[in-house]
Amino acid sequence: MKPDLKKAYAAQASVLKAMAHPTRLLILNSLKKRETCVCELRDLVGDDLSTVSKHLLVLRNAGLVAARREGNWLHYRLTCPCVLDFAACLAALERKNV
Amino acid sequence: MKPDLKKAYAAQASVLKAMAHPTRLLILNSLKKRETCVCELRDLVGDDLSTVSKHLLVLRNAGLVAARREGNWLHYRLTCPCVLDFAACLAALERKNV
DNA sequence: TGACTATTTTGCCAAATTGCCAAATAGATG
DNA sequence: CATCTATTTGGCAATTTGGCAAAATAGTCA
Repeated sequence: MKPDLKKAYAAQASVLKAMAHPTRLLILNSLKKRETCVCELRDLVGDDLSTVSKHLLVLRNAGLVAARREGNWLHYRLTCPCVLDFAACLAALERKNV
Repeated sequence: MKPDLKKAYAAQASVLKAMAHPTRLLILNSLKKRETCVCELRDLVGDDLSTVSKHLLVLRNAGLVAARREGNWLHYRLTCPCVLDFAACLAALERKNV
């Protein structure tokens, strides 16, 4: 395999990997509607706050979300809402496999 | 979080997880062109044959590929080529983040 | 300054993933 | 049957991930 091709696939894989967690998908879909602060996401997710924060770090490192500070609150938002268009295809795939 | 919603995200996440590996993305993209036997994929990937086989198992379990036997050869093919349409969005995201 | 709130970081541990090698399996062919 | 080829499976070590709890940080407000 050509090294530049390998690098391209590795970059794509790292984004997919960041998305490949139920909690992070929930967060992404929630952010699709509107930007949200961490504590609100914790209520939605139900995990420990530090756990939610780690998931957000993963999403930030992948470039999928960004934060905006307003006083004590950090408001997270999707940077590229198109990543969720993929969900339709996945849902179709799942219906097919049932 | 509602349990049925949680289940839906878990299912989506498992498909994303199956895709979230450079070698498996390479395999998927290669299969987009035509169905291919395992030994040919090993030459493309460059890993041990057993490693390639395990990657194919992951893709099969996710319902992304299926195999057709012809003599000794197993020909793998994509079950849902649409999963790769997503690559365009990811590539756009990466250009944005450079 | 100190107290308070929102969030992140660190440490820890169990569980999952990855990739190689060796052994096992499935089908073809003599 | 034995043998050959294509592929899968099992076992193992190294690495990564996920989640909680405690400590640290960042900003607000009195």
